[in-house]
Amino acid sequence: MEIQGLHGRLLADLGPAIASGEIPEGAVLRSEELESRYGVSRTVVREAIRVLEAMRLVASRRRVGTTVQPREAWDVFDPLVIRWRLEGADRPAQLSSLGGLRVAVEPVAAAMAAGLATADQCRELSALAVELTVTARSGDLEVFLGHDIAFHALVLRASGNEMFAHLSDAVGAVLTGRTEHKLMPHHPAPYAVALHREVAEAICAQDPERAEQAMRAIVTGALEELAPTLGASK
Amino acid sequence: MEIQGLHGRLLADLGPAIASGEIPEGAVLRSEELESRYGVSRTVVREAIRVLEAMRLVASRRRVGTTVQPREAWDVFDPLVIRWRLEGADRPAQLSSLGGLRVAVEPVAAAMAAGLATADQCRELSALAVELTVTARSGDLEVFLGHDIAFHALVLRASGNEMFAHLSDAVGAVLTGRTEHKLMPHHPAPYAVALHREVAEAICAQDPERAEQAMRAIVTGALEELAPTLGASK
DNA sequence: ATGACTCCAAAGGTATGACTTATTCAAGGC
DNA sequence: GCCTTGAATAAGTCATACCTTTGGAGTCAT
Repeated sequence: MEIQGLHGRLLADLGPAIASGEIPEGAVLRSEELESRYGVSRTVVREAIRVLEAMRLVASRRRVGTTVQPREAWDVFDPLVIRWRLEGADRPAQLSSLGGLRVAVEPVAAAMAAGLATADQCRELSALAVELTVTARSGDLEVFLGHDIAFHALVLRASGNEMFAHLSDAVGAVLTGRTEHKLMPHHPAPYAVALHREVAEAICAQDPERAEQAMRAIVTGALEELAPTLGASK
Repeated sequence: MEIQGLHGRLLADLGPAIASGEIPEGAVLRSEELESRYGVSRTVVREAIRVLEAMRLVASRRRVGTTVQPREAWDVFDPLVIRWRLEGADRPAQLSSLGGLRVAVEPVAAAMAAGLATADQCRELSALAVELTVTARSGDLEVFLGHDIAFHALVLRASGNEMFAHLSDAVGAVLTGRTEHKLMPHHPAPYAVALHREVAEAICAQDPERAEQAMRAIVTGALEELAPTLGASK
């Protein structure tokens, strides 16, 4: 997944630094400085900057340098930007935004999936629901997390909307973050697991209403769980 | 908005060609070929390719060249990718995806805005609703479109979710596309305009439920209007 | 024929020096 | 005080040389 080459290394260093606010808005990066700082050639520096520019993290102007753009300009849907922000000081804000996005997208995705899921997807979904139930009881959070991510990714994919499908990585990141940071209970709440079963059943039964309601309960629940750890939910 | 410099010109040429499928999946671009074809230097070609690579439109490997990636790999949320796809043969699929995204996001955004909109935003929203009503009657589609875009952008911004706010460009593109291509009636449907007023009122009255319902009616209506023009909605 | 090994050429990756162009800022002229 | 002009600066572009990886042709032994 990581980008290769020297420009990739630059990117992996500058990107998080900017996304976390370590390099603040308005700061100016000069090519020559970066060359000497990282001991690489202009070629490499320029390519890294082009990528950051495509993400709208920076903008370069002649005679001025490459300036870090304000947050509002950032391409907040870029997978790398999301990851970098999750790794840094912006983590709470990013989790909150993603939580809101989940609340919006996942219920609709579940409803659409109820009309479109193939028999195979349906089987897979049911199997994952069973696995969730089992691993929730056994308390193996690692494995539980894996199945949880797979479950949500499958629903998003089964929705038939390519843009929804592309959110699965971001959703995965949120779920991972919850298990890592937040004090997830040793045994996931039984009612949440039941809701996952409900979603799977409703989709397989081609019942959009029920699928949407159950999924909405899951994601709003997750968002509320998250709120306290984010400080001012305001 | 357009990217400057020679690498920008390359990008503006290659991007749409790939996004539209004119350059098909699996096609190989060799740097040297591009250099001579566009009469530019290695530097320029490489920088353009780095950007396309960041969008996951292409991937380059040594000894092999830069190969166009399958659609599923593309970063479908990248604003440029969205625009390029809208300009080309992928237009119907892109409009459909964006329509689905609107159905998911905008109602939730409206509900959130009902709790967060400032007095100023509320005034602006009401004013836009009035403008929509007036211009709908007068039949000035150009002006109507502008206000429509501003209205939806404002709701998204007022939701307080930065990711929602960043979707306003995409939503604007969908609305513009409808006015351009589809045979929009000379006078926008009065009921749709009424729904916009309803959304504005509900948000100003801090009534999330009503705002969400009204907005949902707007976006599902728009999606259904769109369906026939997309051929097989399947 | 089949498999494994070697080696070469092709294509991207990196480094570097020279030159071009736009833009800021300040000095100088009105 | 305001406008013009010019010089300094940093990004943008080009050409070239060289490095590194790797696919595939060719070879050889089984």
